[in-house]
Amino acid sequence: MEERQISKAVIKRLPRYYRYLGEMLNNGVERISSGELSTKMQVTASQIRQDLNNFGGFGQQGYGYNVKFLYDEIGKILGVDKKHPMIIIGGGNFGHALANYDFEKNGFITKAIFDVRPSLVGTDVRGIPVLMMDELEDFVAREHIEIAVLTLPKDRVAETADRLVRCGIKALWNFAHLDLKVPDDVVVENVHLVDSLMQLSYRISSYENEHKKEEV
Amino acid sequence: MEERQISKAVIKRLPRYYRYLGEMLNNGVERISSGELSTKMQVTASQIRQDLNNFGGFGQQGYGYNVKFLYDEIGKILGVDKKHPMIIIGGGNFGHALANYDFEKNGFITKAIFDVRPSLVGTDVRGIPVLMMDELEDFVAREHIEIAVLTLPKDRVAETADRLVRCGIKALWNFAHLDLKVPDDVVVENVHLVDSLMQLSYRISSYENEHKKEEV
DNA sequence: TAGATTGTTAATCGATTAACAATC
DNA sequence: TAGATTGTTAATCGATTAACAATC
Repeated sequence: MEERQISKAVIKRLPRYYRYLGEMLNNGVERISSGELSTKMQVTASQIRQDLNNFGGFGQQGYGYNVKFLYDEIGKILGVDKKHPMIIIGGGNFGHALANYDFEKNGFITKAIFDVRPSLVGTDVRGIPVLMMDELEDFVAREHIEIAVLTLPKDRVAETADRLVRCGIKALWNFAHLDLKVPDDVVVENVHLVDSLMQLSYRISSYENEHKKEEV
Repeated sequence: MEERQISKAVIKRLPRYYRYLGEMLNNGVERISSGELSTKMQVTASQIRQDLNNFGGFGQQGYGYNVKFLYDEIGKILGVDKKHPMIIIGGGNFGHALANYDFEKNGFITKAIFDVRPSLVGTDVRGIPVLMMDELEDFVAREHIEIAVLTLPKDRVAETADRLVRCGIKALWNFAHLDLKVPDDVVVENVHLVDSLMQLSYRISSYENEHKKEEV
């Protein structure tokens, strides 16, 4: 049971490795050394080897890593080799945009969009039906939904999250600007756009401050 | 010039402090101690005090922190006390959704949406005009645009980023799944949704693996 | 075999937490 | 003044980088 806990920092880097390897694969690259990869990705070769060795020895001394093999292995680690049935809660602009996004190729399949507005009954996005919230419980159970994407108004998020948890949902991808409280066995991943924008703005100001003195 | 470099980890936490303080302010809370805040936010009081002291002594021994004062100070640090003129490049679903988002209250003012599709000429989102890409250079200069939001197809992002850099843009908020190469004086903040979703999926699998053995 | 490059241990660096003197 | 709580230094913990023996 006690596989040593992988640090968050490592997990965060995996999708980026996966992306770079995918591109190499497309370009017909067969093998890569940690050294070359480190140059491409602007990280240290040491870090790449350490990160990968958390999960097993994927390389070979004197050769490096086979791109296809490593790509697939990281895919398995990330779980993108499996299908993840998903629903979007909130049929507004953002929910719409996400429904149009091509997450399928990584295994994330959007099965429905849920909303409360009766005007949306019978509509669909790319064939993904918009359903009313009173169908939620049945649908989640029937379609074995794993992930719910929360793109609804802030004041309705908390109750909706609770409701989803009661349905047995495994994971919440939360776009609302608010920290959710859920049981330990439910995974929450936040996308706080405002936070991201604020970090951007901090970095603009801090860059300006650093360079103010130089232009006398 | 050499104000000691603030670590990325600290910057990442600031917007969250800002949000919690904003809520307290709305609820009429006047003062808060690092201890109380630590309970609310689920971080250590030590960390809060360390984080804040990177920027100055905002508190008072025996009293704690004045909520309004601290809120304003963090706002200044993040630069949300200033106006940041912004444009969105890409009038698709995502660009649309972002144009509808209420970033104004934090100082981020969307001035225009740019696209290449002639069918969008003359349209607008909440009064924000959709303009054609050939007007880009003039508009950025005239309106002193600081931030460009990149929500366009992957294959056109790199050239567009270059073009924006040549216009003298200060910051790119990049939603494309791709690492941008820009000069040192241009700030890039990435929102890689696919990466976020993959981390979510990793955590689902890893939770399942950890608990597999228990259900014999 | 010789050269290359991994896997892994050890050293360094940085971030978080604990402790406490300063002070309101 | 006594109590509370900060600001700040010191201790701990974890993550990154360097080094190198193992091995393909």
